[in-house]
Amino acid sequence: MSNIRDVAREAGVSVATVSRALSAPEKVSTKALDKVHKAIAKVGYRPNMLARNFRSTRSYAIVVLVPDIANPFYSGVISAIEDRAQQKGYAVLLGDTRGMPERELEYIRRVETRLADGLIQLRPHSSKMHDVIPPDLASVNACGCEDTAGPSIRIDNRGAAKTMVDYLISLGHRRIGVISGLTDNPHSIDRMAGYKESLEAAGIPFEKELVAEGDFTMWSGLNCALQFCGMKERPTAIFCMNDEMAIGAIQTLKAQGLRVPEDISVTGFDDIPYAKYCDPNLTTISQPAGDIGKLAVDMLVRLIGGETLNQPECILPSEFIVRKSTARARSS
Amino acid sequence: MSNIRDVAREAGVSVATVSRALSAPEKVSTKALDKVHKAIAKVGYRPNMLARNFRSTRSYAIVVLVPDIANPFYSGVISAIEDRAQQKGYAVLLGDTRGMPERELEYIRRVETRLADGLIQLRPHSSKMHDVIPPDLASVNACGCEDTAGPSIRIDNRGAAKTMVDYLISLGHRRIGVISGLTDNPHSIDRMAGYKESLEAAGIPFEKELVAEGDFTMWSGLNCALQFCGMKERPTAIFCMNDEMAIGAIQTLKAQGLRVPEDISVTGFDDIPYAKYCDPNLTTISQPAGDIGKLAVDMLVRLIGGETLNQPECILPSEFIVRKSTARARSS
DNA sequence: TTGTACGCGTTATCAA
DNA sequence: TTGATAACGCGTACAA
Repeated sequence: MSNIRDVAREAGVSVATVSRALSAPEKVSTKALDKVHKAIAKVGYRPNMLARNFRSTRSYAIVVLVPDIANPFYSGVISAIEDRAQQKGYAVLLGDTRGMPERELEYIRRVETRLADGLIQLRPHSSKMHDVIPPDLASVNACGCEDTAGPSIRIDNRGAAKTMVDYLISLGHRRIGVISGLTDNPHSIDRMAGYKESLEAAGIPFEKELVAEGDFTMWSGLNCALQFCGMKERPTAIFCMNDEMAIGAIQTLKAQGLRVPEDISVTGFDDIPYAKYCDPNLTTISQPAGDIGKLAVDMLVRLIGGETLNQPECILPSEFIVRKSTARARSS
Repeated sequence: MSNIRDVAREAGVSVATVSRALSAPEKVSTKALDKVHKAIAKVGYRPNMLARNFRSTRSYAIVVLVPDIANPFYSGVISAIEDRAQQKGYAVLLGDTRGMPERELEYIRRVETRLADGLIQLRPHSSKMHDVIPPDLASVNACGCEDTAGPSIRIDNRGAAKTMVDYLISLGHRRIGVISGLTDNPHSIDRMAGYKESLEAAGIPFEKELVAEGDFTMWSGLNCALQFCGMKERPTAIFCMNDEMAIGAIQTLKAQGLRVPEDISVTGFDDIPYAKYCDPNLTTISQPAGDIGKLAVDMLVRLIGGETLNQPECILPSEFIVRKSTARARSS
């Protein structure tokens, strides 16, 4: 492989001139520029970015830590991150942690050892977990919760959940089941708070047996719904903490001979692409995945550049979308 | 940031000893090893991988080129790639091309400039397109077709499609519509060949008007199905070239008041997670996403190591899965 | 077993 | 505008 010296020799100039021709062409005479370009073409030179990065002590890469890339909401955010990062000259290192803390650590180590300049987390992160990340490490949480420490982007999960449950109550539902994510998951906590607030505002007592704990997978939605089907006094609506669990739940309900939404309403959260196409279309909360990803990159790049963020916690608007999976409670 | 020299000074040994202590501990006396470890802890040393990679002229990163990471089939493969790559000490650079050739080129350049050691393509690639990739570049196509040049992994798309259409014919269907991907897409070509083979074997003439061209998105499935609904003589079954288009098509059919599968059968391809949970569950072809990803990494790593593959074209088995979206043709 | 010294490809500094 | 040369942090002959 040819290096910058080969080009310099071929062009009859110094290596410094070649280097300048590439990174600051305006500082080189037209004649020299021309010679350099010809020489580059002739010897088939490609700058060694490894050396360039080494020299500049920057890798121009960012790690994206994601619990599960197969989750369509996350992959939507990642897509936006990749797009923006590419624009800004950064590569995206994919860190699919599968929820394993040791893998997370491996990736954090990658930025400590300079293989990446910063880190975007796509996992809700409460302040307690934050200790793992060294304070001087450039890092942004793109799926924050109310308790997230450090720079973060999030929606108002509590408010959105309240809006959703308020809506169900306005449809006449009083007995509203919840399919939650893991109960110690910060998103679950925020959304549960919204659920409780809504009930309280309507004067409906909170009942523990109406809460089923899932883990944000379709499979868990399937099982949790089964739990409700077995109850003597079934809920007339189910508030699911994400779309995948809602889709799984609907599957179970149908299998049990229940009609959605005529017999029971179901709501989701995230507005993944399937929410619009499943049967019935899901009433859900739309998260601005594209904006989240874009903003995360912008914030991180500033952090990498040594800036301090004037607005370290960004709360983006979410959208309440009514589709076909919800209906008036049957007057019983 | 402390470097290897700081550690050496602190430990009272030479930099060479520190270097050895990290990469070849067996060549260092226990005493020296101990001193080095203490010094590392004391000064908070982290080896600079940028420098290490530069020295070794390896980036220990691979680029994964994917047309659309939000497609669940692709994200499944990527997940497996990431897992295997991590095991083998490689990082995954995400290259979401969104079908734009210039972005693809940017990523190919990344490996030419040493920022990555090799390339995995998740796009069907016919031999014509192969020219773009320099022949000396380590590259594996993980979504190959019959026409793919160079190392590749694929399933027998033609055979799988034939199996599926054979099945529909065995159910009594004679008028079978196709929702294809873009017609110049190599996967579309292979799967269409299987469709035609099956018809021919059954003595059913091929009819051009039974083919609708989509682009592998749900949205296109939606529209293509509409096309069939408007026909005077509707097909009794639709063979979709992926699950997403099948899900979109089913949505349209239901909206038109048709029952699936009682009035019309629909089949998919890929077996994405939703195929099992949509209504009705999809009869489809399961691609071994995990094995594909794993094998792709293994092959690429060998290629990077300078080996020549004894088996450059791997054809993995696919699985035919019957669910609820297909039924006997109504005796008309 | 340990240490010295050089080279990897690039950019930045400085002098011409 | 150009060129010579010193870094950058690490690995590794080679010598001790």
